[in-house]
Amino acid sequence: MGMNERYEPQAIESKWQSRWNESRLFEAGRRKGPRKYVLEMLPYPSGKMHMGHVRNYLIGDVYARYFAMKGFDVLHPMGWDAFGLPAENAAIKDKVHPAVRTEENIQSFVKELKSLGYSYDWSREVNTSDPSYYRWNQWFFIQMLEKGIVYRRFSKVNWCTGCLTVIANEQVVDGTCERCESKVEDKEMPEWAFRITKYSQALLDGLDELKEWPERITSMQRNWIGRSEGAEAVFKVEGSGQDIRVFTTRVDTIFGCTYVVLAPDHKLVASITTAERKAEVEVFAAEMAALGKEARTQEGAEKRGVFTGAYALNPFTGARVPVWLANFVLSDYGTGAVMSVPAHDERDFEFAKKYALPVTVVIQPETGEKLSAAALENAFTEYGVLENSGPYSGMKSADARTKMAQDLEAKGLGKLAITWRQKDWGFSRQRYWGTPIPVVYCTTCDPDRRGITVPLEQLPVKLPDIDVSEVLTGRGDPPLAKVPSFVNTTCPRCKGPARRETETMDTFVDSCWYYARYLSPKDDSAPFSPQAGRDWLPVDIYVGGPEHAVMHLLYFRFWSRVMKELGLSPVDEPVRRLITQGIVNGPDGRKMSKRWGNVVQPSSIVAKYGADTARAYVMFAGPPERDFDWSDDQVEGAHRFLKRVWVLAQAHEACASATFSGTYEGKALEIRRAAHKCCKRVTDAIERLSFNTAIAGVMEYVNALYAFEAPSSDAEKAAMAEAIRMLALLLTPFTPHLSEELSESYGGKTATVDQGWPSYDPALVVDDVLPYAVQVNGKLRAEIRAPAAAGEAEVRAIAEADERVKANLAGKQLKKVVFVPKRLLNYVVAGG
RNA sequence: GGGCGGGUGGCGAAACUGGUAGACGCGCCAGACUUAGGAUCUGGUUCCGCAAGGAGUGAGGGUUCGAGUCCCUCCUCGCCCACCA
Repeated sequence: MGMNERYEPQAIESKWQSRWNESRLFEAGRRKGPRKYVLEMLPYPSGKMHMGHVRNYLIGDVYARYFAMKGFDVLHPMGWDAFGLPAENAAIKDKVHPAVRTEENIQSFVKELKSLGYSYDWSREVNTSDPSYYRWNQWFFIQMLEKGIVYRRFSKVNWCTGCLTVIANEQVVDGTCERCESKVEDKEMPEWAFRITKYSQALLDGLDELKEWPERITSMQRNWIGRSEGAEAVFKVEGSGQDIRVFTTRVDTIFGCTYVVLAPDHKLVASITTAERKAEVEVFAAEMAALGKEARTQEGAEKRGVFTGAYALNPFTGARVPVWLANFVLSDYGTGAVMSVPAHDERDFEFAKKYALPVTVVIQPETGEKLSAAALENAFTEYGVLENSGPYSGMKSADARTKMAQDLEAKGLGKLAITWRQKDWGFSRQRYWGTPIPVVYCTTCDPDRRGITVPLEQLPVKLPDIDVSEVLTGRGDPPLAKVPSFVNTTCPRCKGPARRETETMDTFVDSCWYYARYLSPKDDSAPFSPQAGRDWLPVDIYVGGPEHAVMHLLYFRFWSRVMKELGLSPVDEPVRRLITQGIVNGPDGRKMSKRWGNVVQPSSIVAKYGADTARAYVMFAGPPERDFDWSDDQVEGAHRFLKRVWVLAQAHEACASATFSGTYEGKALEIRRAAHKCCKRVTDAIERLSFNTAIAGVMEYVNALYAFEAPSSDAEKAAMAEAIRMLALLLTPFTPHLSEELSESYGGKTATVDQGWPSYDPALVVDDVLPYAVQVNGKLRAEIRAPAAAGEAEVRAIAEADERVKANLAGKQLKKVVFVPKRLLNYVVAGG
């Protein structure tokens, strides 16, 4: 055996990678301990892996290896979020089939992942664009349709008048299409949606259980779900029998309502507008529709509105207030109508000033300050005490809110109401590269076009092969509608001619349940085995970017509940502990991007320094959750450290066969102490997610081992050999290849992950003599050393013998002494 | 505007529950070995000061024997959301 003169990472890394591969070292089920499921967000296989991926997977990999060493049966899988827009857009541009491009990218990803030595169980690889995967999306769709969780609705979409197709919000720039610069309009189109709002409360409540999720993620979800408690109130439209329902969180201000505003596309607009106002209202509504929701509700946009000519009646006072339309009121939040109280709402105030609408103060601050409508320069939006509010005058806002809502309900003119910011999830896309929605339309059996689901035994509905240049044009009908062999089918009911649904599913569907598919990736009777679900779920550690805080991470929590209802999964919450890693920026502190020319390719680092250096550097650079800027110098430093480890191990290789069974003392004992202290430090650091300090601990340890002269006695040799073996094991999660090489040359017979995580002897990690800080009035005046077992009296005696302490206490009156065992002594004195 | 994070040497960062601020690494300085070294090893390195000593964790206040850590006010950077009624 024997270690080479020089540290040559490329040679040892490929050697160990193939050994791990051949021995199937990382396949789940190999170890018999309790289970641990470590997962990283599956990547969308774009061109090349970037540093963000490297870091993401390293965090998972460190844990996977650590837990494996601790004897857990670890599941650590990897797969591909292979459907999606970029591949389809690239296809439109380059005429390469998305499947081809995606497959190339996957190959390149696999190669890079393997070169970094990640401990994946490749036997469970999942590809979401494979029919054996997406057939289960279709299966879920059908189950959920039957349970009423999937439904069809009409919804506004961005319609490009040039491409004659639906485009995404991001593609709309200033109301025009990013690609062809034609006008984009709102258009009502049918779409499929998940009734995720049925789960809003459950998803909100579930957040309280997620104690091991970062606060900022749960708080973002809380915001996104956006529960708001308030009241609904009915304003009857004068002389029309129509009701305007408004939602408000501040029903306590209702006596100050001086007008009511509807969204421009509110369904009552046409029926309540008076004849003389009709022309103007129609122009306004049409203009708003043409502008699109994005543009018209942009922050900072001027408030604009138009009077409908209609009047509505305040449910409490019967007061007659005008009904307006305004650009800033949204038809899909609350009831699409608001009561305006300019004295107590910023937007209403601004609007009222512009259109000279009256302002009535009905809340006075509790500070005693007196507001008057005439003198008001800004809306007073805080809680206070009611006035000019009939029987409620004198009540506090909080109390009035409840009481007034109850009274509305009693009168049949409203109720307590809860509104959610979260909307149902529209998931159909007019795209090719996604899961086909398993529905057919038959004019005979289904004249209303509600859709007939494809029978389960006919799944999967596969994506047809296509001529890319004809089908993927980015314009006109949805791509699948251009493929007659796909569209034309037979009705499952009447066997007559029928047409298939040509829309595909949002790719967020794919990532809703992939983690469960890893449990039984080849199962063709179910999405996954419920038994495996009971064995492995929930995922113990999930690692990914915080950019998924509210889409993916909310959708898959929703899906998890659905899977539980379907009897597939035992858990509500899919993930116990979530880790969100920070961004790796370029050396210039800017986001890595081709535009700035500051991209560092993982492959180039591996080629130059080896995977272990890349791994050590990325883990050492800072805490996982924080962003950091790439630093070539620090990479050099990490590499230097690994070379030092190599040289150290090589220098003492002769010790590998040493044995000793007596009592360690002197230098040999010091070596053992250093090893065991390091073990404790690294173990604690990994448990606290502090990988950078874990590595710092090993660095200190290596420095300490360098300081020991050549071991001469058997005891010293044996201690040194033990120390190097310890080093190899402690580094295994971070630099596994180097560790294997070290371990092997020191007599290791198995892979380091199979050697177990080292334990330390508690007796060896405590010192006999400890440093104490001696303070006078909180200022450090001396440092002394005292036996670990010493009590206050003994430490004081040592301290008071110190010249500096004596000098600082001389002539002062001692008031008190604070003694903190094992740390410090503080003399509190007066005078001088 | 709302929510959530940060702000500590020349730089990346440590300091787990209030207890010697700056571990570890980078950079820099000095020395050693060297034909040479941008290789390696050893030592030094918060700032001011020759020193004794003093100052110091974005700013200001407070609690405490003692505050980077807790409380209040403010400044600043980043991310997410945002005319949400």
